[in-house]
Amino acid sequence: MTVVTRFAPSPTGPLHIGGARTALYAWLYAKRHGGQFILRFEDTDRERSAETYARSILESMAWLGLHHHQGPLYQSQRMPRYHQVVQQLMAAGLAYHCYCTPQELDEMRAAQRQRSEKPRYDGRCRQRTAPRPGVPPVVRFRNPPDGEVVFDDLTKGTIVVANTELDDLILVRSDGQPTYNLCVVVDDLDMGVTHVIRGEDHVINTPRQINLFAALGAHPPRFAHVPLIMGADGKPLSKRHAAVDTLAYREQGYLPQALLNYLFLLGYSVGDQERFTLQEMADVFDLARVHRSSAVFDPKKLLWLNHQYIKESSPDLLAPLLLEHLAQRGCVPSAAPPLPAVVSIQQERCKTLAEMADKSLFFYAPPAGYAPKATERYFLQPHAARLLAAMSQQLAELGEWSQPEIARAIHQAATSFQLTLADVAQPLRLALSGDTVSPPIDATIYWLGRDEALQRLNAALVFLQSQAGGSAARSTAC
RNA sequence: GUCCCCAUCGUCUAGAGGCCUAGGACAUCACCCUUUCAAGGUGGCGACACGGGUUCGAAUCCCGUUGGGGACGCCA
Repeated sequence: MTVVTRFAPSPTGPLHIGGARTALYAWLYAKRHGGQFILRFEDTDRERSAETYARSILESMAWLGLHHHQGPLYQSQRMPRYHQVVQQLMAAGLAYHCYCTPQELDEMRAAQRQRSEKPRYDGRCRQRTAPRPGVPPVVRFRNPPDGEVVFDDLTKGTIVVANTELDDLILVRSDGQPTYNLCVVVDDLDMGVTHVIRGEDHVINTPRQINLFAALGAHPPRFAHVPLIMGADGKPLSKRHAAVDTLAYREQGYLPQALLNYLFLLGYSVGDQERFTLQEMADVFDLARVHRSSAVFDPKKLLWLNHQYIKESSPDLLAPLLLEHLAQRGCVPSAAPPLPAVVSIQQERCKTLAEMADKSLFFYAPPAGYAPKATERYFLQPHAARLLAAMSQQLAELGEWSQPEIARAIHQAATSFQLTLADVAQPLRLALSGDTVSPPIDATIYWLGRDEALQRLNAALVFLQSQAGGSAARSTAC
């Protein structure tokens, strides 16, 4: 039997990070067993579904690299089939018209709650034969009145639910639109889905769907329900805790491999192994080993993982991604240094590509100003101007423009000025980048290039001169 | 409230009755390295929710309590 799994989001929002994990697990299971992975949009709620969300979900899946073999399928395009099934159920007496109004149902539930009962449809229209004038009916499924539904959830184990706990679910709305519970069953059946892997919020739907499969004379697929993802406070993950839109992670400079790796670990483990490629995940994936309890989303560990991937990725691979993030910041590198070179000296110190872009902007644009505190500490020193001037001259006269030669010049300056290396490097950083944080100063100078480095040093010297006059002027003014 | 599910460091987890003085990772703290920031290295802090059983022996099996989550829609 060929394994067929599916991911079936409703396009009522972007791809939630929890949905992404469910999709990953479904994808892995198919991959593991050489099966098929279907992407299907459950867009039966015409009010809330939107094409833009479907596109966003598609983009998320593509970014993650979770490619589907079939689809994307849209339930909204399968209406005739659903109505055909409803006809069949009606004819067999397995479904019936219900004329209760929403208001009546509300009252019924309120009364049930008052009696400490579980609110559910009491089946009052089950025996009705005559229509109720002026009230468009819904179609309800005639759920078995007694007995119990038992199913082996592939991750949660055996689950038993009494039929008395299940009410007659609505198959078709009063406006003629079929509902989720009908469509999933028909689709999973028609599409030959063998393994339904979905969020835990669907466990209670499962026995009802199993009854529906039975009514249709079909064997249900196997089910596996994966726990939900929580925020730091133990509440379901929401925008309050972290970004929940998958694409937001791309914008923030995360690598899909890192996100996938993190999501995989959030509910699955293989001994002490922390790092997995998609292939490695697929090789070990087993639904029975998916954890049964929900996990808390920890942005810090995701960040750490992302950093690991950034550190180990090839600069050539990261360069185009860095380019995008630079472009978003209005920076379009035209001259040196080459992007891969920037990546190679930044990847060790940047946890995201966004951070890398922020910290690399100075390579392509001279500082617009100098950090005030750093200025005070490193520029407003008696020797600052002499030091910068000396460095400027040394660099200008350097025979070979290489990192070791530049380093040598810096060491010489430290010796002749009787300064520590840090006291030479910091003013240089400030002059070149506008602040005191950069990759190693020799590498920074080297990749900036001789002309650019000299220009910036000279600009800093001009600034120092203006400060000398300016601060005196200010002190008299105050 | 009713039904279903779950329970090891702050977080993700290892753990299938003796290998557990409970292991790893993130975070955190200290130190080392150091040209800033990082990275790296070394070490520290830190958990079996509680109560009963079963057993020679329980983090591991059973029951209960507590706590958490899910569901209870003409949403999916």
